[in-house]
Amino acid sequence: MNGKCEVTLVHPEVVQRVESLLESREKIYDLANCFKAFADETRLRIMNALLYDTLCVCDLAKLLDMTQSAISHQLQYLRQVNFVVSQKVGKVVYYRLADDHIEQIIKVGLEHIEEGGKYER
Amino acid sequence: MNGKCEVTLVHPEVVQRVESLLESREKIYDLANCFKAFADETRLRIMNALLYDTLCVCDLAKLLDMTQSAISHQLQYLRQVNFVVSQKVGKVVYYRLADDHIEQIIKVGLEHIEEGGKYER
DNA sequence: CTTTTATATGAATGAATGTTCATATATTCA
DNA sequence: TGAATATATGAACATTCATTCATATAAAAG
Repeated sequence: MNGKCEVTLVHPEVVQRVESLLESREKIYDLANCFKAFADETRLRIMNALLYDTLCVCDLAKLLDMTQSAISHQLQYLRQVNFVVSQKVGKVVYYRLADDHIEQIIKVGLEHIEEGGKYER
Repeated sequence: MNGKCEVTLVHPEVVQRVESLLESREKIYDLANCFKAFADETRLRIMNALLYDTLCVCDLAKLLDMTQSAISHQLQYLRQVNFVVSQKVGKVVYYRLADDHIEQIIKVGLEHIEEGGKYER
């Protein structure tokens, strides 16, 4: 038993019922994109910082001890998934979190790992 | 202004205050690992299915129309981050979600994209 | 005990992705 | 206008990662 769809042992009733409940592929795709924003240390650190204040690119670079370029690239990424919004004041661009789903998701994630949900092996 | 730490415009008070509030690097690392589990379509589809029932590897392969091998690899991944637990019954291995943080996180993610938080540009 | 079946797993491969480097843009200040 | 500064961005490079393929393990059935 190996190749795609050459599956022999299935529980047809269960499979059929679950199938009708699944989210659409498109929504799953969008969801994966959404979670990719959280799946990187640098982006998480940026969001973590923005939980507490609005910050400019330089502030973030200083805070994370990383180059302006690296921070800026990640901020563009976070802007594309609508996790941050920016406001330009003169030369300086200030970033803040776009909504509080970010805080919620980070909080639940922390709960999970604090209850032993860490990577193992 | 370019290289690491050659930052000139910073808001020192703000940076210092935020710095004291940040999660530890270790926790951020664990958190990123945790979210990586959600950052892939296949794993999301698996978790989506397991929201509704306990399923064996064959069920999942059928449901997602993917090879047994691909599903199995991802299930091992999900087991390492403690997102699923398995139970062997004869030759068959049944998988279910380990806790309800997974459901919570998926729910908040869906809320985000349904409120316009999709990828843009 | 041999065959079949369900699952696991190591290695290889191709695709996706984060950082760096160089440079572009835009705004302030002299 | 010209120099300095804050940020953005494209290309290159290195790394990470998901799937495939081949094969191993383990349980059931004949």
